[in-house]
Amino acid sequence: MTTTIEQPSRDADRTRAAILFAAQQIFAEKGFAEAGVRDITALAGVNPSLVSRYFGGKLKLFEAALDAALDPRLMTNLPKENFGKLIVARFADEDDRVSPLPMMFRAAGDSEARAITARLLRDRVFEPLQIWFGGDIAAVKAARFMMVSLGFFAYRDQLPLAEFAGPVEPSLRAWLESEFQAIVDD
Amino acid sequence: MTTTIEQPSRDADRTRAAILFAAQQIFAEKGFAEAGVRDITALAGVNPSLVSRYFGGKLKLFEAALDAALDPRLMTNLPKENFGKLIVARFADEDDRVSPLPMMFRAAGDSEARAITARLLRDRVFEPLQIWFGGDIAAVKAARFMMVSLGFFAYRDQLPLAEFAGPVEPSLRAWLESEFQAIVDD
DNA sequence: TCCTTATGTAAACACTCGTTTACTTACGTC
DNA sequence: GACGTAAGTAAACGAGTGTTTACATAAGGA
Repeated sequence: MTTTIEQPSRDADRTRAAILFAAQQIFAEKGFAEAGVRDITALAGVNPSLVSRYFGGKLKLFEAALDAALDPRLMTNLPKENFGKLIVARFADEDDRVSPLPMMFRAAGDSEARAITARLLRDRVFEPLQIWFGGDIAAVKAARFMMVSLGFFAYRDQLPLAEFAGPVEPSLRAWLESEFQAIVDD
Repeated sequence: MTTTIEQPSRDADRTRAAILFAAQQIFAEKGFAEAGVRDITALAGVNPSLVSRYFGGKLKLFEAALDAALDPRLMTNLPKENFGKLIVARFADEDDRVSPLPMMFRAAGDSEARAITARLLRDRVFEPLQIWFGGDIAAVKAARFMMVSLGFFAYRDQLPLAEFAGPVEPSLRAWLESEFQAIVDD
């Protein structure tokens, strides 16, 4: 006989996780303002009121979703001798993962969500990067990294030019790689 | 006797201009979504219904306000031998003018406003820059310019770090200048 | 088996916002 | 000076939103 693990039809932890997962998808796709609580809970298959009960409201849900999507190790676990090539590959090629960048850019319209974004970006990305870079100009290095990264994603996300859709143009990609490599080499 | 120019208390052109000016201020300050029609018309001192009558709605008003704020000559009228220093000075130091960048970033949350932003950015900035750069890699140069510019403004606007508030840190500024200069020199 | 509690749902609430409609008023013209 | 039209206003409309409240029900121990 096949033993199936009996799952209770009501599980708060699982419901909470389903809402958080759906929130990452919808927030990244529609942005904070246009993403409705009803959209998120419909994707999760639960009732809209559970957002308030489990997360304390839409804004807190956004904070939890963005926090879960941010992982500084995606950058700081790369070898510094090949940092440029590898970080560009990670930024430009991986589409399977929910990127936190669209979520961030499209939350810029809401002042409260923008404040949360700024805080998480500083604590979860900027500070770890600064420590990882090290040295007396670590802060400037981290700033340069943020500028190039934000510029790349803003360009891709907000300026959908036909000639730059799809894969990144080779010489542009080479320039980006050298930019990132120069940050760790300086 | 002092001759005062008699102004009629009702002037459609003046009212239209007042709404457009107020819209630039409010949109840049609050973003598209959080900027209410009532906020804009209150600043202009007119009735909210005039937005629909004179501009055809809030979205069309945003398009007109952004279009009026975009001026490619602010970049293409600079001498190429000192382009880096001068463009950074223009970006970092001028606070008196209504910058279109906050307007653009804080409209990213609304899908329709984002589409308008993308189109205007391409037609009014990217294309003129590409022509101005010239040569066979003009498109890549224009793309690099957009990335560095967007990165700088996104960093300043969305990541209000205490250590980088106020004037740009000198070595960071020098790096930005060399980045822009390299685009025209390559 | 009963009963308490956690889990989930449905519906209404309260509020905001862009827009439209009906009305008022000042200006230019005959 | 009366009148028609353009300019402006006030108020309500209608749709959408996050959240709360009241109620239903499955789970698990006594």
